[in-house]
This record gives sequence, C-alpha cells and structure tokens, in this order.
Amino acid sequence: MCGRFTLATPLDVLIEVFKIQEVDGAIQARCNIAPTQEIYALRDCSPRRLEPLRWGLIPPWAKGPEVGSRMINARCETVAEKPSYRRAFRGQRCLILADGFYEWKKEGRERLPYLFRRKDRRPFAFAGIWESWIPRDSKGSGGMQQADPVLSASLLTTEANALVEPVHPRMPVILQEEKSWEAWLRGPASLELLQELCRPLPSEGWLSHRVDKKVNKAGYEDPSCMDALEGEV
DNA sequence: CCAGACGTTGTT
DNA sequence: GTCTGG
DNA sequence: CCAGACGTTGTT
DNA sequence: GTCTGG
Repeated sequence: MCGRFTLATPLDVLIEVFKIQEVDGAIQARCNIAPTQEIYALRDCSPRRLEPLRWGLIPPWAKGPEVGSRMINARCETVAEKPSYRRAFRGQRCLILADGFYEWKKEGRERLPYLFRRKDRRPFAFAGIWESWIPRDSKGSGGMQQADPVLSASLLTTEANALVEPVHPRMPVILQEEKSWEAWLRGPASLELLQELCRPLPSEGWLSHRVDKKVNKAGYEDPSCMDALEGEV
C-alpha cells in the first residue's frame, strides 16, 4: 500500500525530467504528503501540464468528498473491474509525481515508518487514475454560484519488490522512464500493456532506511522527516 | 423489484 | 452511475 | 498511511 | 472496535 510520500525536488528539475510544458498553481516542497491533501499530477501528454489534485478519488456519484478518503489506493489486479475505478482506469490515467514513499512495518504495537527512494534521488511517477466530481448545490448557495468540479486521484498498488517486502507486502506502481510515462498517459491502451506497466519495479537503484516516528503524524512536514535514523543506512 | 454498496490493508 | 444481494 | 474521535441538547 | 480527517 502507499499512504504517504514525498515530493521535495525543485520545480525546475521536475520540469526538465518530465518535460513539463505548463504549471498550474504554486507547488512547494513536500516531505510528508497525506491522503486528502494536494498532490501534483500530469493528466495528459500534450500539453504536459502539472496540476494539483486531491489525493483520494471521489467517484462521480459520491454525495460528498469524504468518500474519497478511503479511495487513496487501487489494486492493479482489480482496478479494471471495480465500479469506482474502472471508468477512470480506462480513460483517465495520470502520473503522480514523487521522489520517495513511506511504508510502515508493524513491530508488535509499534508502527515504524521507512522511506524508499532512488539512490540518485531522481523524481519518478506513481501510476494514477483521476476523476472529476461536481459538488451538489449546497444549501445556502441558492444556485447563485456553481461550484467548480473537484479533481481527485488514486494511485495503483502492486506486490512489493525485494526491497519493500521486508517492511510491507504491497507497494505503489512506479513508472520511472519516459517510455512508460508516455505509455500510461497516451490515449486508449491495451489491458495487456497496462498490466505490463503495473509489475513491481525492480529494486536496483533504490534504497530504504527507517525514519523517525514523527512522520506518522499527518501534517508534520519538517524536512527531517526524510532523515535516516541513527544506525540506519 | 428496491436497498445499499461502491476501497485497501492486514489479521488471531 | 452501476452492480450485487435479498 | 496514522491519529484521534466515537454524542446530544441547547446555548454566553 | 471502527470510522473520519489529514
């Protein structure tokens, strides 16, 4: 699973790595992105536009946005069939930008967070799906103003690779090459190709280390979140 | 037919 | 909206 | 994902 | 225990 991640790479580097052509809104370094918060995604190949989305896919039929708080992940094994996800999986895939992700290991009563990232610290993308949700006319508005649609997203999960497996049995679907970014975003794609892209990423070129439990608290964003605990590598 | 769910993880 | 369960 | 709340009535 | 909020 993946319930927290980081995106602390400077914007100019993201623009260069992902060939971003437009940037929507201000993006700031994030060390502990939590569900329901803003994430940054590319929804199209051309133009490649970086935009903020809400983490937690809100299906179009939802009565309120809180439905999205339990839709933060989609299993790649079932995403094509689940009523809440399949439409987005067919035609609304996105790349969620990241440069690290946290997974928790259960040790008795404790939940110990680990950070996973590339040795070279290059940013990468989670395979995501997005939806647009239109708020129902809220009671006092009297139809005066139509609320804007809310864009939201889930990220796909797959089996853990050798590096993640000791900590947790699932990990996010990671795309780290231009070719796979293109393939994930590009129009209609065969189920076969998409399944291929969802295989667990090999661990070569990646590192993990334990981090402080202060990461457990959503909203704690100090850069020291990403520091290795003493005695860890 | 209507009502109710629609998701993932991990578990003694 | 669409599917499942009763 | 983890942390924190988990309830109603009626009100200075 | 289970749900909601971040």
